[in-house]
Amino acid sequence: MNKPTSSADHPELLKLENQLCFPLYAVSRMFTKAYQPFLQQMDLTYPQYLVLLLLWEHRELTVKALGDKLLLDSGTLTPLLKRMEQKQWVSRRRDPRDERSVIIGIQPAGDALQQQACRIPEHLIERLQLSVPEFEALRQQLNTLLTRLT
Amino acid sequence: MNKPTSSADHPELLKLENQLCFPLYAVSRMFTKAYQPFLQQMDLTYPQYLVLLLLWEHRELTVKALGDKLLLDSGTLTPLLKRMEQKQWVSRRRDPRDERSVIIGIQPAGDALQQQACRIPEHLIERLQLSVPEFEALRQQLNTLLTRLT
DNA sequence: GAATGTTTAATTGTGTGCAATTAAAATGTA
DNA sequence: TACATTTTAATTGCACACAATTAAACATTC
Repeated sequence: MNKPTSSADHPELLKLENQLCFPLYAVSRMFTKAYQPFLQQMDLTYPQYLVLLLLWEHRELTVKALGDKLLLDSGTLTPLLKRMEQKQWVSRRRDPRDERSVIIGIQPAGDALQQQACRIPEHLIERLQLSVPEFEALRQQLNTLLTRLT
Repeated sequence: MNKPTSSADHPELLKLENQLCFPLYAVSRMFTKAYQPFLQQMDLTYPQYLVLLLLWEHRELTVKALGDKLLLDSGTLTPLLKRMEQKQWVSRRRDPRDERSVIIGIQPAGDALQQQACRIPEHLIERLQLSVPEFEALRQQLNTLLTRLT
């Protein structure tokens, strides 16, 4: 009974091609790569871009709020935000009303990046060749999964 | 004309919630986290699990072939495979017919992990609460995107 | 068959991700 | 007020990812 598993009795479920996890993992990374040429021009990384998307909209957010929205913890965000602070894109300061919290604010140099960034989504949509209904359907399915997984 | 962008003229396309990239990025990471409790029991990481999925099926693959299938380069794979070699899950040797290539082979200890791993997909499918048609539709859409992005 | 170009891994350096721990601040409770 | 609990960031350590470079082996061309 210790005979090694042959391809004959290899469960179909364990084949890479039948998994949902792999295309998800791979598409996510390829997506990030598709952003690269645009982000590189702005000296931005992909997660840093996500932080800016939130700060362009909300102007100020605590590290906790950023983490809740991006599903990232301080172990990831703290060093990332320190790098963004060094480049003068964001400010970091303690909340005087709750010294535990650190408030991240958008800075002028960070705001300036929006002019270039606003072109990115159209480039990506073109690259993906997805119709609007396809795009919406996929987005909703992923958001449903996200809800179930969090 | 240097007035900072207000939320009023903030393009809808630049909101995190309207992006496809973010749910993809987040779901992918949450998926990996959902595998964690099972993989942890086997002392496996998620990309190592993907390597094993391929080796259980193909028994031997070059680093190049693994990289082609997983869309990962040697900068990621070489150290990962060295760690797997240390744990006796895989073997690494040069191809005598082409000394540039390194052949990765599954070892008995790596094969043994399949007994536990074969339970993982069912656990995950249950966790996702996806019907078979939903599962298939999503998988196909992601594979289509993967093709367009590579 | 030497020169040139291509392919393949390995290496280096930077930036995430994330589990686990630490420490400070705030909150709840006796 | 004292004490325990909870919340929030920061820190530490490890494992990816990936761009860029290096070096060896192979292939091509003349």
